[in-house]
Amino acid sequence: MKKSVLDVAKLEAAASKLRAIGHPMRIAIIDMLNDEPQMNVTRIYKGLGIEQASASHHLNILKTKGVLVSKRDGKKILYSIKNTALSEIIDCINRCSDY
Amino acid sequence: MKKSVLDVAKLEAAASKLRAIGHPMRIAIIDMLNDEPQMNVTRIYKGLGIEQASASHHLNILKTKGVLVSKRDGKKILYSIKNTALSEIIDCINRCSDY
DNA sequence: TTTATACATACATATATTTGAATATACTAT
DNA sequence: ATAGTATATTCAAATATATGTATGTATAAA
Repeated sequence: MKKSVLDVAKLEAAASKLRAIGHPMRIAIIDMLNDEPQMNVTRIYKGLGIEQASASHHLNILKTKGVLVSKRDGKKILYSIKNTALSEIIDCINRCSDY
Repeated sequence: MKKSVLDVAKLEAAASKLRAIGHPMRIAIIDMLNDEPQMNVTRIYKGLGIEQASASHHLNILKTKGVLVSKRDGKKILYSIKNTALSEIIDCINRCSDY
């Protein structure tokens, strides 16, 4: 079950997703969505105290890289975490970051 | 066991570590070290087909962010993964990246 | 102490990412 | 149709990251 062949495309995909998560604001977004599984953009950018455009940008990155999904609800767009494996990663990182 | 308070320092630390891993070459390095737990710089940069300075740079990032450790062995410097949790993360990412 | 080897560092350039301000689009209600 | 609200996009400036070339440092062997 071990792939020693270095598949460039896979490496890029994995790196890309890691970089997507690897930003304080984006981790904060994921964290918020861990507590409250669906949030709209306004709630998120006000909760984080950042510009709306900035939040939109980060949300787009997380969505593009497959971390979040979104669906429209009237005027609002609701974002949520695409899969739970992500939370596991965050937990794992948090456990590891005490070194 | 859930911390909903957003600790900026922790977020930065986690993000920083994720970004450290979030580079194809650096994932490749971790991958190599998964197969062979201790490698010197020459072996790594020749194995990856990159410049020595570039490998040294990536290794330094991984070391600084607490992902790898190094120890001298004569003329060589041996690098190894600092803890196994990282491999778990990589595995996890690999599992998740098929979306 | 000289020479060769292994690695690290410094620097410049190229490229990518982040941010805010302004603008555009989508939807709702009137 | 118009106005207001929610979100996305565009653009430019600031900052961060990556890469190659050159140079520096540490160790080993002669």
